[in-house]
Amino acid sequence: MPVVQKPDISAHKDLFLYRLRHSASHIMAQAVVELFPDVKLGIGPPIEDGFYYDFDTPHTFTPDDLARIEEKMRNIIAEDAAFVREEKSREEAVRLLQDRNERYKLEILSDIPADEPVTFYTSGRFTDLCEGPHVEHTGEVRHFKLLKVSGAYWRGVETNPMLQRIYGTAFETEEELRAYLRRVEEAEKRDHRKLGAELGLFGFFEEAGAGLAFYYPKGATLLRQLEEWMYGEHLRRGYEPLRTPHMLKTDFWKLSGHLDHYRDAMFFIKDMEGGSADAPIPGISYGVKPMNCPGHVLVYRSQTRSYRDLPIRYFEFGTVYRDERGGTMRGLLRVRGFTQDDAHIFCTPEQYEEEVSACLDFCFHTLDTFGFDYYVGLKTRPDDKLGSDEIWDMAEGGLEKVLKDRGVPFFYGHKDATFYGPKVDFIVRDSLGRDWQGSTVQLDFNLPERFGMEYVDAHGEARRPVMIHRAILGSFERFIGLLVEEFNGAFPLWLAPVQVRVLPLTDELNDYAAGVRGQLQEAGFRVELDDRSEKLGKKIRDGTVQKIPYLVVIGKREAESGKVAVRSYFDGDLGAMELSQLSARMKDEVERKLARRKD
RNA sequence: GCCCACAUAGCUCAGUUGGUUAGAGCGCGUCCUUGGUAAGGACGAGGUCACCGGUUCAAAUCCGGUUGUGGGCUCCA
Repeated sequence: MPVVQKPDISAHKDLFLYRLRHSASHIMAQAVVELFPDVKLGIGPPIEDGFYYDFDTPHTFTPDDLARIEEKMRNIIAEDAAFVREEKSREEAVRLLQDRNERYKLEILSDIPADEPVTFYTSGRFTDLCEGPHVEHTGEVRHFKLLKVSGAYWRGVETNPMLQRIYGTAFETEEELRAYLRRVEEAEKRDHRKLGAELGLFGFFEEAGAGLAFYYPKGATLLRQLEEWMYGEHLRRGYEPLRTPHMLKTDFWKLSGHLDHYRDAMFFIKDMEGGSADAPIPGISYGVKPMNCPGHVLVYRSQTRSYRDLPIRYFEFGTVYRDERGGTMRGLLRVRGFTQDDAHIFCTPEQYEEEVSACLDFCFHTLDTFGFDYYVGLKTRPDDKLGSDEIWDMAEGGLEKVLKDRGVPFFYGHKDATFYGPKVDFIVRDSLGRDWQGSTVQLDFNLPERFGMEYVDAHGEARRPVMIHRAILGSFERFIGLLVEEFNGAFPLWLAPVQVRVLPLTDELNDYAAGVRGQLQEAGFRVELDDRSEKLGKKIRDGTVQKIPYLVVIGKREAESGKVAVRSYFDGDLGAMELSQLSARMKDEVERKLARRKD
């Protein structure tokens, strides 16, 4: 199972590249200070692919400024000043920073633990409060580039002032820098938003609303394949299907805790009596579901449950709507309406470890089917939470134990859980290196309490079940987005919207080719016929650009011999073969869920 | 939600300092062509320059707002 370690940049402090980028950030800050003397400095760390520095200034940085700053940086680098580390007393440090009116740096200073030294680094005319380490001289920073400027809250806190962040990157050699920039360019080509449009998979409409995806026929076909596969995977594992409504009374969302803890992300529907989205009237207004769990709880509670019934595993491809804040949406990876492959498992306290473990297996199996790399995180209680710390201790401990028992490498995401329980998340990276949560397994002792759920144990006593929330793909939308990028639009045959396209060489062969298409359809494949009066080269090109797995050429030779000339997206020209041979090859590929990548 | 940028034909983009009938390639339609593994040719139809308001004799172009998009921040499947 390709679980990979989450990269931890601060673990590489002594690596030359880390120091190089840290130093580049420093040099950039010096350049900015010299060009814009009134800036106040925030923080400027190295990051995975480069570095940034945050500045507070009334001036708004433009792309032209970036060029000027780069120029200035080159001058500083040419001076080849040494980076000099200097420890200072706190009093001295405060005085120095106060003199320069560096309010953000003062804040950082006051947060440095008393037993740690306060260090400054000076290179030439520029001195900065900094932990280091740096390279020896500014002259070592040769191959760098400033990339973009954006806003960033001071310390990442929304209520703090917004600073301007300049991003850049630096490498040891010019070749590495160029290779990196090329890599980014390549990655942009596999952006699912771009490929989604080019391959006719999905789209968004300004008139419909942000974050509301429309699947076009090819996208809907792909979606359908995923759904059918996942449906079967659930049945096989002892899950039972459910179908629950898209909206429930606001009162019920109050009971579930969503009204108090999740309200900002919910859409409310105006009722007949004049309530509104802003002022839902308890008892008579409705909330569109942002989660499926409360609905599943109702089904659980619809009859008396015995310990003999447990575990009960309900699943639903449930479409939910969340009022994500404007500016957070990103193609299919972050939308307002999405369908989760959601399930809720109700079990006894004795059963949940095994159930969680089975869920993890389900996740591994699913992600491994596509060959994704992913890392696993344990997310713990947030500040705004439901229930007591004792309950959270139990739930967090439970998940941690399963992960450790199984030897799954994982990291901790502190305060990152949802309001009702801790969770194990599976994180997949998109083509541009951004992390997205896919699978999630959440252990919940709170909602069973809140909803007064029970089962009857062997002694006839009423007991509280444990609830596990889990999604394997996460959501179909996000998963498809990641899938597009992972495969660069060239999907495994079993998922490909069009599996094979028939290309008659001339118009005279259109009827015969239509017959071939019919036979392939009969054999259960998704087929298209390209009967335009275009030359073969053109049809091959169009089919290849559309990343169709198999192209079947029908010329006079084929029509006479009853064979087909096959061209594979991955293997090129395969020559002539019987239709039955092609059919067998494709069937095998579908059954094995073969997942190839071109590069 | 916040900072910055952007919005011209179905798609990718031109459109000089505000000044006649807003252009190109791809795609689409008609016709010609019937060509053996990555783009055959001709003609043609497509645009209230995202939307609303303002400045001006005159706005795709300047200003304000709205919606949407992109890059980040924050937040989250």
